[in-house]
Amino acid sequence: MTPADLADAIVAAVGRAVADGDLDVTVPTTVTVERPKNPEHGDYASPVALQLAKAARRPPRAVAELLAARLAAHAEIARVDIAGPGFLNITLAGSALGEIARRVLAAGATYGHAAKPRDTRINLEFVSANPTGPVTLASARWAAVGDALARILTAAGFAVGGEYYVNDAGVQVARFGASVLAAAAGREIPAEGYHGAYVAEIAAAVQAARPDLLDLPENEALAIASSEGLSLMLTEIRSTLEGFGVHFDTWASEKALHDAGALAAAVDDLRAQGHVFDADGAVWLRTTDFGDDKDRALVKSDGAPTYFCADAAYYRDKRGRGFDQLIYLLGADHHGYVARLKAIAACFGDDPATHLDVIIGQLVTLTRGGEAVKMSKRAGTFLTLLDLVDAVGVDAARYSLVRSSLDSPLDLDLDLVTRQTSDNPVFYVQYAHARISSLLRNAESLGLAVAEPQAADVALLTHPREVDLLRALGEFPRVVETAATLRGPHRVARYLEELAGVYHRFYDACRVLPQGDEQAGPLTDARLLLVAATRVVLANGLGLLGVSAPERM
RNA sequence: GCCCCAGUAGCUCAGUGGAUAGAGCGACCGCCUCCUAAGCGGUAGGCCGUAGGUCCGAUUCCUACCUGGGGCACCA
Repeated sequence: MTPADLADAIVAAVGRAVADGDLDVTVPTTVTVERPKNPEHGDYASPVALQLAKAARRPPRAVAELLAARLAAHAEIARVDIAGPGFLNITLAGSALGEIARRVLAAGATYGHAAKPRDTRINLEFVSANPTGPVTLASARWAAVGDALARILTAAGFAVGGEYYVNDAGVQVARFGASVLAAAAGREIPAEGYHGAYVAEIAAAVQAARPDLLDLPENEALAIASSEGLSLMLTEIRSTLEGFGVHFDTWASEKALHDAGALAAAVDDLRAQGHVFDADGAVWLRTTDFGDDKDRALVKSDGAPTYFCADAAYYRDKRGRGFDQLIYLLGADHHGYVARLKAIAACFGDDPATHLDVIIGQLVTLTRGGEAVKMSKRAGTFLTLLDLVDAVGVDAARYSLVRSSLDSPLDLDLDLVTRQTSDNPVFYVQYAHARISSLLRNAESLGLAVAEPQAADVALLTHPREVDLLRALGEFPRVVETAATLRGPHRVARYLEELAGVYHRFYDACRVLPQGDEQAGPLTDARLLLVAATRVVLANGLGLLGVSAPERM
């Protein structure tokens, strides 16, 4: 019985108490079930009686007694104690906990995933860095987190479309094109242009494709330098991200929105909704109606649409493609966008609370030997995602980027990162997986296969370390669910560290395979089942983070 | 000035109102004749920024303040 099953049983007990006329409350749809730290508090604990006491107008302990009597009748519950102010401390029947291992193996790669799909289609936009340079370390966090979140939301049953918005229109692109052309011609890069060494490489590649580049009229050459350079840059960005294991279902082009007339259509739409006004020769959206601190211009007085206008058109485009909820994963430097995006949603007649979710992640700060390192894409002073991967590999890079809360700034010490390998917690988790794999290989060579799930007697798993491990395995589905709901992929990473620790302690205390002239027995089978189940959960969890689960280390 | 985020062990950080607040790293002391020691056990280390408030119960929610990071365009 998993914690989720137990929660259902408690809800049912409340329902029966109400039906019997012993309790006068509305039956909750969900109740809190915790894994107590203190083993004396049973396998699971619930404060449900404390929470219901007020509504029931009964002392918490009296409510607890009503529920305890009904819960104790459950076949899979051995004992229910009432403790402290009214906690229910629940001890499961001998085999009920062990059944978790059986269930994990039966579910395999789908253990931890939602039982049934949800009907919400989610669009998740992340990275969306300007395609005027390589993927920097500043964007790397969003790549790792966004991709993990997409996997977690998918596991939680949502239909998810991962999306990269390519800003291939506007001033920065023109500056980039001018820089590429200048580099090709051997001229000095304009001051406001891009000064990284990669610009020369792009320029050489553009010239290789268009040997006539420098003979063309300036305007034509500039257009080619822009479009060809951008296309080459984008190819590099895509391959970098693919190599990092990060997948996007859609690469959306801002230029395509312009070309399709989507911006004008969006303005018309907004005007029809009654939120557009004209002032000072410009066209404005009255975003202050929906909580923004100032109204935003859609079209400038010179007739050119603003970037904000493209944002509105893009929002409308995504919704038009059938997505029910749009998630934007943005860095804290874009926090000012939140109010505006909400206003865009509201101005289109949507409810920002349901159709929009803007996640703000704190920035990655880089230090070297304790001193801050500043990066600028334009000045060409930056480190790339590739630099990081070259230094530590994909697994360690992804893991260190995804294991901290988005609300916390992430500090990468470059001296540490390039040296650091074995003190990354990812190895602690991967090692547990490799250790299990090795153990199972040994079992196989001894002729001991993991017993058919039905065959092993899981009731034999009573050692405290075995019980700890079973309880940890039972947590996984709730961890996935919580990580999805709160948009917190780091929760999966932290859970895996916990699970790996519990496994290592089990391994230390409980011998699995027979040694010397011992014979394999029922306990061997049960422990092999438990170990195999642990490997499944470790692999599933690492998979959600896009980190490999090695068979050997 | 206004808005967002953070402040928890020496350091880096977990902890969506529950019982005695945790992990990794660092420090110190132990454990491989045996399934991978990238592991395990133990010791030391805390006014959960400060002050109020709500609650049976607050590290968690609310208010104010202090400190640090980020943001406030007819830029992109």
